[in-house]
Amino acid sequence: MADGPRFQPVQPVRAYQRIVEQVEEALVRGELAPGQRLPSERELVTQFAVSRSTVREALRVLESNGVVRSRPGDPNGPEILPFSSTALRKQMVRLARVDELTLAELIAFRMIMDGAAIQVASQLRTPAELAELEQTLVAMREAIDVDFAAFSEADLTFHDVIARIARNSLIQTCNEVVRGVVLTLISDKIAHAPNSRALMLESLQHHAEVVEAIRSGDGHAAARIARQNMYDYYAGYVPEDERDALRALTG
Amino acid sequence: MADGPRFQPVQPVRAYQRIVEQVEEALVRGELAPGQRLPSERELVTQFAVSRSTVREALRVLESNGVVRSRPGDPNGPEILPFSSTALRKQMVRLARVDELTLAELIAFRMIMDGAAIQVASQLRTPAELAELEQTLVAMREAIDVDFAAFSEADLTFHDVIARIARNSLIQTCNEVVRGVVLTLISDKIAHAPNSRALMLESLQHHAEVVEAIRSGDGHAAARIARQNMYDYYAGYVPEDERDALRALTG
DNA sequence: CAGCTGTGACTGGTCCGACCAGTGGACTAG
DNA sequence: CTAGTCCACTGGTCGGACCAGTCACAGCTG
Repeated sequence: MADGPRFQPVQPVRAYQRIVEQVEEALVRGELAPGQRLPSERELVTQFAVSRSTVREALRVLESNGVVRSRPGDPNGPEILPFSSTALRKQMVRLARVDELTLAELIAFRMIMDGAAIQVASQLRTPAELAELEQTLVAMREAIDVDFAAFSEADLTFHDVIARIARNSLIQTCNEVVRGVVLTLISDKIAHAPNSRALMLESLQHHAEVVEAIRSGDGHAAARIARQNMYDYYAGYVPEDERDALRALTG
Repeated sequence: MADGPRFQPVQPVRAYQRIVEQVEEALVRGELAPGQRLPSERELVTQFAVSRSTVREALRVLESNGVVRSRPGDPNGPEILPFSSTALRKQMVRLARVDELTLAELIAFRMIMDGAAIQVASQLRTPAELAELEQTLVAMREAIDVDFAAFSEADLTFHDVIARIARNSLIQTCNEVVRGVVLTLISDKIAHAPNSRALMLESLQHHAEVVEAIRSGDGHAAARIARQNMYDYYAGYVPEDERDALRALTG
């Protein structure tokens, strides 16, 4: 065979796919912003010069990806949604379900991200931000008397504040997603634990230690404490032979 | 108003949605496995007792989520796909683009993930894995003589091996995604740099130092070196006032 | 005048029937 | 036994139809 150009296999591009691409490109170019509306399906039919079936298939894909939302009867047409991590979380849950993602991996991820965020936060935090962080501790304490869901909510706020102080929304989103996945996997075990209240109190204590380390400005200590706490909190749910990777992070 | 049961707002469930749910549930229950085939669209029409449009909308959603793939003319019907991270990556890229992530955030993320992966890897690695890692260094060296794209490819392999040694595919996926985003932002600057070859050689040297630290089993040192190297490599592209968060990670 | 109401022009959700360009297996001719 | 043809069937796309719901607005009522 002669040495020729290396051809790429060509797969047919469906019409609905090109519609999806056009809408997503308009989004990244800023021509479409959340809150704005798409034309109605019948209007899109004329603009894209395809049938309504094709337009609808494109809209279903966009809807499944959390880009738009269609409501019957809405004269304004489909709505462009603000970014939400639900679609991302859905994919990650799927990844976890297929069991290519173990609980240990998820928790390792959280130990890494949260520890790093705390390390950065302890060096960048302003006095006002430190006060805000301490305020979230108060909220967590009060939530314990409500129920586990409220406590979980307050805990989420704590980690959000940490990520914001660390000036990194990527960490914030990733943590939120992974945290959600972990909770869907084991939240029932925690919520139904007979010592649920004790667990919450202990978790609160751990968070307080982290805040204390952040106040003193010792980033490494704060990160180490945070990782150790998370290990203590979750290790019981991880199979023994998968804990090595987690322990490698606590040192 | 009397105290009654707390009702939830009810949103209409579309027919195509219930089809998607049924297929996904069959997947998690193991009744459907990758490689198997779904009945043809017209057969699904009779099984679900809906129209073909509805079936097709469901298939488009499943296809967009990476669950199945339809090929025209295939008498076996849509194929159940093995899990792939492409759908996950798609969502993350969307996050990166829509949330206006700064280069500093992305690089911070890489410093964190890569450093942690290296730290774990240096404690879990087997001799065989260490040898494999050293082999990737050789591949990187050879790729320098080809072009930047080849070097970039070899570099990607290096970090993939690291993540695999760390027993964490989530880190692997995240790193791959973020790395891709970073490269789309500044790869042209690097590739067009007059000292492109010198940069690659320096990068290779840095990777060799990391491998040396992994060989000696000093996880903290390996992680610190890796983060410092990445900072040196990328800091020039980051605005001065955003480097604080990165420096907080090198300490 | 203000407020309610009924109407009608829309919306999206679903269904049906049709046509096309492909695919792949069976069947036939060599 | 092989090579070629053929055909049933696939998914992709189209156009039209009907339904239930929503919303804006005109018109009526007070």
